[in-house]
Amino acid sequence: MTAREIPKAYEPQDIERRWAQAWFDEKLYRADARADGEMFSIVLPPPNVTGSIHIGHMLEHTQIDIIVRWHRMLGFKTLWLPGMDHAGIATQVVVERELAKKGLKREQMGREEFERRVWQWKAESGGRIKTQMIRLGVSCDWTREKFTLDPPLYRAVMEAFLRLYREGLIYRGRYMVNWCPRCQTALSDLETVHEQREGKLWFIRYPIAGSSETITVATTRPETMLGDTAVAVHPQDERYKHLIGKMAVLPLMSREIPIIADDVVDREFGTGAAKVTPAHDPNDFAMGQRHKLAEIDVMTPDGHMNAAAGAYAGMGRFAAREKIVEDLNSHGLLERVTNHAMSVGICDRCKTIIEPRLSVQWFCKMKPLAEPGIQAVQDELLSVVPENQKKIFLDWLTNIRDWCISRQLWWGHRIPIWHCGDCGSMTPAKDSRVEVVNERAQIASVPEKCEKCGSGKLTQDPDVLDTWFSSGLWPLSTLGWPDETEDLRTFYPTSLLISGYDILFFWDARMVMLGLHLAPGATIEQRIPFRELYLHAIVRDPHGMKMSKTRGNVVDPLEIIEKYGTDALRFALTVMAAPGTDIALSEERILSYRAFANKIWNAARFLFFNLGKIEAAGVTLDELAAPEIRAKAPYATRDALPHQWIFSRLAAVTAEINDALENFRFHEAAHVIYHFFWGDFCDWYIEWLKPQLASENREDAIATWRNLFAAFEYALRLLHPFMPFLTEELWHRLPQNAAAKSISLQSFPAPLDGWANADADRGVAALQELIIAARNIRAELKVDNKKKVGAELALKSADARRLVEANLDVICRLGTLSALRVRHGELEAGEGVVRSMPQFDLRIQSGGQPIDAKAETAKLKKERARLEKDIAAKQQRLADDTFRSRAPAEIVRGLETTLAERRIEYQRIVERLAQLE
RNA sequence: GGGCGAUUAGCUCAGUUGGUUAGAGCGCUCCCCUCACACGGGAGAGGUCCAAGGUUCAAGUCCUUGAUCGCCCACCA
Repeated sequence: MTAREIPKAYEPQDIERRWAQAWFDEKLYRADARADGEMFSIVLPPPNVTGSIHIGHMLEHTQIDIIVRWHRMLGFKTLWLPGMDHAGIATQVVVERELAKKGLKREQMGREEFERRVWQWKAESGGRIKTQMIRLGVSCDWTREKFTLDPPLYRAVMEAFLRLYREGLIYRGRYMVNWCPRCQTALSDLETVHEQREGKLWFIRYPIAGSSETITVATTRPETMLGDTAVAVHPQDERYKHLIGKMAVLPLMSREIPIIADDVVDREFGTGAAKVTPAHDPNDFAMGQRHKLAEIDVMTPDGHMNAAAGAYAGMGRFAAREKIVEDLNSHGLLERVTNHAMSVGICDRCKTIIEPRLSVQWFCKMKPLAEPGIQAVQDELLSVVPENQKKIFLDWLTNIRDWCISRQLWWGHRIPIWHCGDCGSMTPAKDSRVEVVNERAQIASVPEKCEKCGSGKLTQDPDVLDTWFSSGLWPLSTLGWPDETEDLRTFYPTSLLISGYDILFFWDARMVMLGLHLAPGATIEQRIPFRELYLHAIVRDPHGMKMSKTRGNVVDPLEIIEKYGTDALRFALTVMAAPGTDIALSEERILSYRAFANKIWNAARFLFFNLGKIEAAGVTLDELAAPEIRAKAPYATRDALPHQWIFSRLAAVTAEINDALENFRFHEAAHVIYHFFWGDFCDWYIEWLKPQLASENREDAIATWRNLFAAFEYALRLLHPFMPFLTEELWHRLPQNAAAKSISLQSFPAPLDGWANADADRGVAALQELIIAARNIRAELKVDNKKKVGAELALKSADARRLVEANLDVICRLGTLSALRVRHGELEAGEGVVRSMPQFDLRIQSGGQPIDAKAETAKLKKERARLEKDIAAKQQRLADDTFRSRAPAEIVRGLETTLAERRIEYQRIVERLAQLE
């Protein structure tokens, strides 16, 4: 009995904590590679170990969890593989900040000590994330949890690097890269974000050598002029043609630099003459290559001017800018300054303005890797949802550029290449084997001597790999690649990837390219890392702003969970997650789904409460919880209609949910189950059955109860992927499930043949319409809620008659009517308010309540006007021969019937109005 | 400079292939603490679907143009 004494309000906190822990402790979601059945596998986009999980993860995890629980219940051999990402630069930046608070710098403590600190951070952050995820109830297989720096994954990264290196797809070279002076590392193009900023354009006069003439160039970064090695003009530019080949004198440096002609110079921009700084601008670098210009780097890695900057050496780059402008001005070489909107490259991680910088880096050739990816997408071997993202994906793959994969960081996978101190050539590790030193993975096969000159003076390349290089291998590395493990054979390619569209290029595309290149298998189908890609929306704050720590608008999911419960938050996120549009999360929304959880809780409470009563009446729980309860419903009862109807609804709702989830239409699925539970099940089905639950007819009561329980249990399973905790808790309280392990291991419910019942659907719809009309009139007449009033009903068909006669009790009870006089055909004249419906005419007696004739008249007139307009429009439609000939017959017929009905309604309103006046 | 998305009720948003009276949640109005639930029940009000053209028998839905807002990509000094 205690199981049935349940609190009046649903308090999710303890229940959720308990189940979350139980699922974890029991390793409930461990996947068995050897199990039977079709496979469904998915990898978790590994959260960065930079801090903790935010609401965006929550959305992602909820969607994945819904899909995963659904598949598991559908009988798939299901694996959801979790893990975390070391997140190279992101984590390093966070830890550096932490250290800075204590006045510490990584340079002072050295590489080893710094790494130790980061590992410490990783332990805390990773632990926090795992705790959060467990609390969120994600049904992943924690026994397979992975981290990108785990030895086996480290090895996978080494293996991938070495293979690509040997194939010539990874190369090292001196190129212009995005350089963050704060992080002091190269960044990829993707890690450099561009911000539109109001800047200035400085027009600077460069004197022509041996002449009094000057040439004016325009620049947004005057400090780079110290490294100028040419001035460029367009070859066809008449203004400057005579200067081509002459020398200009670089102001402040007194260096002579050539005036060259190059097509890339835009005659329209500025003065049409450009200063050329090959060491500090990508365009200029390319130009420098073409014209064999010197490359003068005038800055240090941390963004200060270096010795090459002459008098400005040692100054910060922006201070130098100011000073240079000032000096130019005092020399009369500053022609003018204009405002200039421009896009500035920013370090994605620390928001410092990046500096294009010439440096030696490692790159990955992308064209050959992208091509199979393009083919996979074009041939639909990888399907992309939503569809419009496919084009974005293809465009990016098509216009791809080489990827700078080296980072001058300390946190990450060290590049397995050794440089010779004697001849300078490179020697790779012999193989990808990894050893563990101080609990940390590092490459094991250190080469002993230089491949080229045999020297023993080898030092390992100090750089680490871009963090996305290792994430790009995630589906492979987490399943054991390069070994052909059982997991890899069983679960690769994974079935699906769910990720945010904001990391489509960073991660999804890299996985596709690396997977297709490295995975075993002869065909694209065998090598593709996932067969389907669903890109979810981004969660924003209530004002539509992207959540970020710097904006201070991040929401901690655990806070919300403590307030409203995980299920409520999950459901809110699900309902709002229509594909394609971003989500603005507000607490009100979550509140209404907490109410939903509470509603279901109370429906259950009602069932349990009555269970006690029926037990007291001598019916045993065994009788109610008969094993066939799920298979045979609905049981025959005296009043069959509500049961036929609710099971028909269940059949429909199941199909709708399956269909919606099939197409990642999470919001639709959530809406369907919400309205079923609240509307159909609680408002109608339970209300309908209330008297029958205590029926004196024992057999009948038992059958009714069985149906109610079966429907409820079925609905709980339908709801489970969306609200796992609530459903788990209630499901266990059902007598027949007391000893079962988990609802999540049960089958996703499927309707039986014969449940769909159009007659029952139509019948209940008509009765609902009738009851609502009665309530409506009562409300209008302001009849006291408890007071029953008399009513008359005219039936328009034999069907209507049967329906009403069989359900008089329900109509009266739910419509709060004292008696219902039923007649066939027309309603007799009498006192009260009349409503017309397709099947019935209903009059509710005012029961002594004075009828507000004015209000009634106004309402009827409004209705009459609406009908007049509607009827006119329909008549016109039907009078149109082109409509009749071109529209499908069923549309025409439908319109005709509706028109006929409207006319009758209209007629009654006219009559009623005449009465009132 | 390209590309994409949004614009529907007071607010936040649904609306798959064009088809009869455009929906939800919250908010609002009225009546109810009726023995599952006030995180509740019942009834209601509220929309020229951004604008202008067009296609069609029929447009919130398709096409064109424009407006406003937002996002992504791109080496305009």
